[in-house]
Amino acid sequence: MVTMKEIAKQAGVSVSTVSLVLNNRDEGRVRDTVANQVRAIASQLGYQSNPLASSLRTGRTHMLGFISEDVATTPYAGGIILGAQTAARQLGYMLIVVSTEGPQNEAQEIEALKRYGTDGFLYAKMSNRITNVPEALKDMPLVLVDATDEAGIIPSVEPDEFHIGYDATKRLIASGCERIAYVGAEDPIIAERGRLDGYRAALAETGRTFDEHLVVHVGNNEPALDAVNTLFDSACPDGFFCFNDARAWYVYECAARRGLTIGRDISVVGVDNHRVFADTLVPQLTTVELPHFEMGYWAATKLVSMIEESSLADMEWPDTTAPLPPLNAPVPAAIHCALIEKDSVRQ
Amino acid sequence: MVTMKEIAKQAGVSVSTVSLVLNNRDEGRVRDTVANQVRAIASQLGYQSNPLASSLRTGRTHMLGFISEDVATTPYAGGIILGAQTAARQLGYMLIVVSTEGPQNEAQEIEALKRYGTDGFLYAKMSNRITNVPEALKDMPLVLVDATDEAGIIPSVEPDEFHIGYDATKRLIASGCERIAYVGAEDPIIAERGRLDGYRAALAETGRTFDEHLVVHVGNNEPALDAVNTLFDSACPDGFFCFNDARAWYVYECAARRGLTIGRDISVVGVDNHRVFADTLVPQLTTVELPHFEMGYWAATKLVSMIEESSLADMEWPDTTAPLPPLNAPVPAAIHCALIEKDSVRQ
DNA sequence: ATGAAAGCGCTAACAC
DNA sequence: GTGTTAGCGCTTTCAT
Repeated sequence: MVTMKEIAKQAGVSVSTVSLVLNNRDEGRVRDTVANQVRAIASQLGYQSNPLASSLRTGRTHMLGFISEDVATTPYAGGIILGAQTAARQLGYMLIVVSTEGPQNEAQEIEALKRYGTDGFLYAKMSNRITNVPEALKDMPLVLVDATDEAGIIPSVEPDEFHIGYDATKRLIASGCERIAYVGAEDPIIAERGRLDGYRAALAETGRTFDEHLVVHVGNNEPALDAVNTLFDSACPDGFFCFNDARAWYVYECAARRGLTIGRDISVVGVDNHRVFADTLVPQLTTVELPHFEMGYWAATKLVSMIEESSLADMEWPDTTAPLPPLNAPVPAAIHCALIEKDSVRQ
Repeated sequence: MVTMKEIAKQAGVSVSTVSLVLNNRDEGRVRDTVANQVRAIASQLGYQSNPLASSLRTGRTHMLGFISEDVATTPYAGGIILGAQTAARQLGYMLIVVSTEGPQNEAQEIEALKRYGTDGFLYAKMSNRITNVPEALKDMPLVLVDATDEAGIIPSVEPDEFHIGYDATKRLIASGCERIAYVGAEDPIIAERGRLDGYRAALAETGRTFDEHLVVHVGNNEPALDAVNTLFDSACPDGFFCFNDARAWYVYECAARRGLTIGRDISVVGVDNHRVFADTLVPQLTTVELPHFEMGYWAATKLVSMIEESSLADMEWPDTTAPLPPLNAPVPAAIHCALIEKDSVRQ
């Protein structure tokens, strides 16, 4: 492994000079000819800085911790992680993902990450739950991903549920549906509220009146199927906006029983859950994908900006209303939802 | 952050002594009374070693790299990662997971991990594919997970496909099935061969003759459904061993069309893919789960043993034939497959 | 049995 | 402008 010492020797200068040059702190401190020579030798030798060694002096490891208990269970975690990792890499950071099981294990893992000197933390809780943030994280740079803290004080990146509902409903309207149902979730989770509002807004905007008979809130269980069955019979919808693919599944099942074909007799839009449905089994099912990659990407970007205390002004922050532009990874065409960034009073 | 220096000061000894004691290298070198006092002060002060600082001297960071391109796309990745992380933590290591996209990105990520001084690598490729191991990994301690290298030289941990097929088929036999079909995969992937062999072995063992009309190899697509349809009509199976849940799905669909109920008229065992089927939608579907957690766990254990060059003799290596005992995480009851560890000539 | 000293690779004051 | 010096926290000879 090639060190600054070697470069210094070859260039006939001191290590300090090499350090200055390689950290781009040489403006007006090191002669250009010397600086260039150092750079030349460095690249020729294939010099790679040793981040661990510098961390000893600077107190910055350029490592970010990513904490979540859903990594092992949720397929989405991958998208968020990939986004966060992409941003981290671009900014010169290393992302360390840790999946936890229960509070005491979580504390232990955070402890371990702190020992390794991570500069800050991403704390993710899939599907935007209100979250008790672990004490051990509160004194560190911290950004929540797909989660909200009780007090609403910590910076977070969340999907814009309103736009998801709005967009999905508008699509159904655009495809000619007259009686659009909303098959929502049972629990009063954050997403539910926003999506319903978006659904109503889209209806209102196109001069339709909200009809509560077209709305059901179901769990992920047996009674759900009955409820959707009843919905079919009592309200005769021709379009369905479903909270997720699992809910969309019930619609599919009920339609099949009635000999209705999705995409011809009725239209269905679901928000992604287990994408396998839409991908392989029910290709007629349209999904609105949650911007997992983007959430991770922006959360990591925000975190680094906090760590480096650079002003947020020069961050290209995502437009909260417009569809996101593709970042560096390919973004599925179906993404039509935006991010909101609930900025906070810094503690 | 409390350092050895502080402990040394409080104990009235030198840092070297503290280092000796805290690394358990004090046998016959440090007086017991002193050693005990040092330990007492250390724990009282809540001393935590700084792994980065020691790495500077020892060249060991106690960090393991986990490389895979499937993290973002496959739900299984989580299980493997969790297993690897659990083992790493127990052995005093930190797991750094990196998901890659394409070979050049992969090389870049490996490069980054090396700069951070990872002691060794886990290289995962879900569903046991034959793999070209990146050059950059070949000079490092390396264990493959759910993958095999072309030359069969690198240590790997893979599911025992034979036992999966054998076990699944035996279950169908035990539940009274007479005509057991195998709905396999189309591609000649490693798993396919082993599972088919297991299927045949189970049949042979119970005095049944192998009937090739009961076997189909299908993709994950439209024609698959037709093939399974034909299988139903031509061979009249009463039991199905399916390569994965997606294949099991076709069976479910065909059964539904014929008014057959799974669990009563026919029996189905699938190997897990998208577990959602068995969990929520088709509860009658029995799944054999792949030992993702265990694979990650043992792979990390093996890797550490290589890094520390401890003899493999004193490792509790898993029995390759018996069902795995539960490790530290809860293991689903459905696990009935074993791990094989293809040990290799060290380069 | 213990401590002094050197050094891992790098950064940061401070001389000159 | 550049080199010298000191030191981050820890390990490791090598004296004593």
